[in-house]
Amino acid sequence: MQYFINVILPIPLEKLFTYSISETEANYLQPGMRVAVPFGKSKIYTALVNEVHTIAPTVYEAKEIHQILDDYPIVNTIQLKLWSWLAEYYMCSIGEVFKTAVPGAFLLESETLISRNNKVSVKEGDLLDDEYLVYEALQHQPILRVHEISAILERKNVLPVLGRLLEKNIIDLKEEVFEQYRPKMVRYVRLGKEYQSEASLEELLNGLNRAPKQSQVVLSLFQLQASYKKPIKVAELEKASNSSSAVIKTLIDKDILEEYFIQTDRVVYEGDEENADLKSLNEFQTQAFEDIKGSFKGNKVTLLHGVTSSGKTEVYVKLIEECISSGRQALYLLPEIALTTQLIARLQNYFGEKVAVYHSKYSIQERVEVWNNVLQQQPKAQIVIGARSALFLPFSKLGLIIVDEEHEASFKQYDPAPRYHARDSAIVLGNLHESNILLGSATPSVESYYNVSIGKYGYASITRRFGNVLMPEIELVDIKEQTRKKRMKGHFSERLLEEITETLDGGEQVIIFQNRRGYAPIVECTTCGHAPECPNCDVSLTYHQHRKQLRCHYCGYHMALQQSCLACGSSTLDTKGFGTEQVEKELMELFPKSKVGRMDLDTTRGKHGYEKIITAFEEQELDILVGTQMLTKGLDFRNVNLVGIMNADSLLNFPDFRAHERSYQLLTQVAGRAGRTKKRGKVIVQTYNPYHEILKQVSTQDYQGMFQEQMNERQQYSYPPINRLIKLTFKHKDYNKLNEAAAWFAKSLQNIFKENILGPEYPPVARIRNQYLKNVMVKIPSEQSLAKTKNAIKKIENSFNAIGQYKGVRIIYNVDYI
DNA sequence: AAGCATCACGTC
DNA sequence: ACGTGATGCTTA
Repeated sequence: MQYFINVILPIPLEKLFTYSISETEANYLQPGMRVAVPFGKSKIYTALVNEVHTIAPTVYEAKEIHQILDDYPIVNTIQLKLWSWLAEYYMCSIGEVFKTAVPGAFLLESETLISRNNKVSVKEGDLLDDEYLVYEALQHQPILRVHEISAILERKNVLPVLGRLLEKNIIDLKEEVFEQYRPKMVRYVRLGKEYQSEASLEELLNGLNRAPKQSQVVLSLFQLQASYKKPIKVAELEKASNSSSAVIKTLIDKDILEEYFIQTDRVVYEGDEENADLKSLNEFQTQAFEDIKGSFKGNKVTLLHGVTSSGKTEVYVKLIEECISSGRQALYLLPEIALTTQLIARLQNYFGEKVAVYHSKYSIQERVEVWNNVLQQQPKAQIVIGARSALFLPFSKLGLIIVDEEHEASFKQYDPAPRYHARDSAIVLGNLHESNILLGSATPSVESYYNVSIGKYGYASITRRFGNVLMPEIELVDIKEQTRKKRMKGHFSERLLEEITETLDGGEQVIIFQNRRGYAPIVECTTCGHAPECPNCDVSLTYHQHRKQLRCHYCGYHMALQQSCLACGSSTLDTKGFGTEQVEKELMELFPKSKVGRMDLDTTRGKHGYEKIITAFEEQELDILVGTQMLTKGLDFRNVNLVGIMNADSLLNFPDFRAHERSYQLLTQVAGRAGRTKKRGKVIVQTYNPYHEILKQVSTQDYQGMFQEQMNERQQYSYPPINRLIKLTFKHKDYNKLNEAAAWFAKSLQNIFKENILGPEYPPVARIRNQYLKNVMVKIPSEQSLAKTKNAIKKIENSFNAIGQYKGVRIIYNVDYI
């Protein structure tokens, strides 16, 4: 009997690949285990076993696997089901899902190793200079890697040299895979065996009387051991004895100390031993809690609609508590930027070390540890709090999934595939586990609220802020009028400045929101009108003052700011529009005595980027914080009493059918940062159009009104949530080829779907990184089958790929485009 | 996706 | 004739 496995490879190919295995391997291998397999001419990839079987492929000879990488499945069957659903629904390959789903460290890649072939004697004179260098290096080191050879030869492409050496039989090549995950080993020390008794210790100390540092170390170690009965880390000893690692090393070399290693978790909870008791719920929270539980009884996904600062987290905590006490796991999903230390610390206070955290700022090593803890159902991973990728952890018995800030667009992955929505995928995952699902938001997405309105989702709400603090008072300021009367100072209206002054005088803090980073999005010559543009993308370059640079926000291209116009040489350059940098600068000039901070992509890079700024603001080292939409997500500042929105119009005028919904959500969320604890907060919204319906709805907190109006509009133009939407993006560096290809595809779609095809149209930025872009929208009416529609699209794609002149045009599918 | 073969084009 | 970059094809 011959045995085979079908495996998933982490590449964008539709099919599974078949490899042959021995009978022993067949008895050992299970779906969900990793194997290393040869793929292509030389590479070895990490593949995931999908099925073990005995059906030999007919049209090719299956290769043998290279090696088995796991002792047990690292992916369970529920996950594999979720992956298939994701691949099918979001129109991508299962390999792409595999690649996104597992921590990077699980995907090993092979590396070419170069060694000396000793069977042939070498005449050194026959070798070229670079060949000789490699030959000589191999005399000192028996095995070299390709990048080491690159370093020796001081160039990148070393393959020709290696090819020649291989031909002359001087070297051998071998492919090897390496496990990327290394358990973290911590170094500990203890006294050497001979010195365990007190007498010998005394003798030892006498012997060291001419080495005061060393005897200090020995004494300290002795004290540490006496006081704490636990293994002593080298680092601890170094600190306690106030000595250097060199001194400790000498003692280890002399066998006076003995070093040893213990494997430790990278992710540890360092909190207070006793957990804080959960604050008891107020009457509104209790009502919501009961409503949610009632709704769960009917197995319904439930939406918790609670105004900002209403204490939704406490309700979540109660639900999580019930879930884990019934022995099941709980998953708490949040948008990346809302995963702050504030919130994690709060949960750890309640649940201690039962909480595991999982998001993109974790290193790949840390992610492997969380993965393994969840897989082995460790007590320290009963509750997982994470960003959208936490959805892919190997849960075996989820009882509750919470998707907080459910309306957030960042739950949808934009690039690369799978372009999945974490909220919707979480619902599918929850159904696979038969788990409860709770969506939470102060400003629910129109989609979710619609699902409530048709009875598909259950509903619970909290309409009061915690502690009965009033909702902030929202004031709209007409800056058109103010500009006309020349009453503006920079970009600030008199009203906003008055309020800032008053708030600062009262010892309270201010948040200023401007949804654009940099200093100014356009630098323009006032003489000829020329504005520098990105050479790779169709956008003007944004001026960043602190680095005196012009930068492209799409491809990262940057150049120094020119003193004079590049087109006409005139030195009359001016800026148009404004970003956070400019707001910050103006504030510094207007309020010289106050400390101003800025929070945007430019100031929050790095692992602890936003941590620092948030902490500084929290501890009131800053009086005013200027920022982009990063400010809106679940931050809880106690002392903020004023929120200023510099320009609401840039949000409202965005060319997208969701612009109004989004503006409502963003403005309401930013406003929610004001007055969270004691007195009523104030929000000033500057706009050119104070009569805009959305602004009225925001200021009167009329969610219902917003929802109704949006529903009417979307019904009229056949947009979601009533219809579905698939966006097709065509991409190519040749402008004409792209246009023809997109037009052909759109025509083929129109033949089937008629008026439900929009485009092709250029997106607002029609070229990015030298690739031209064009979009086609497919609207799918509620009664039309989604699966059939996708099949039709795939069919058209097949015909499309057969047309020679369209070769190389890439198609990107975005299902449920946001 | 990525290695590799193939082809067109340019240089010595 | 040979090196180089773009393009297309295959992967089990």
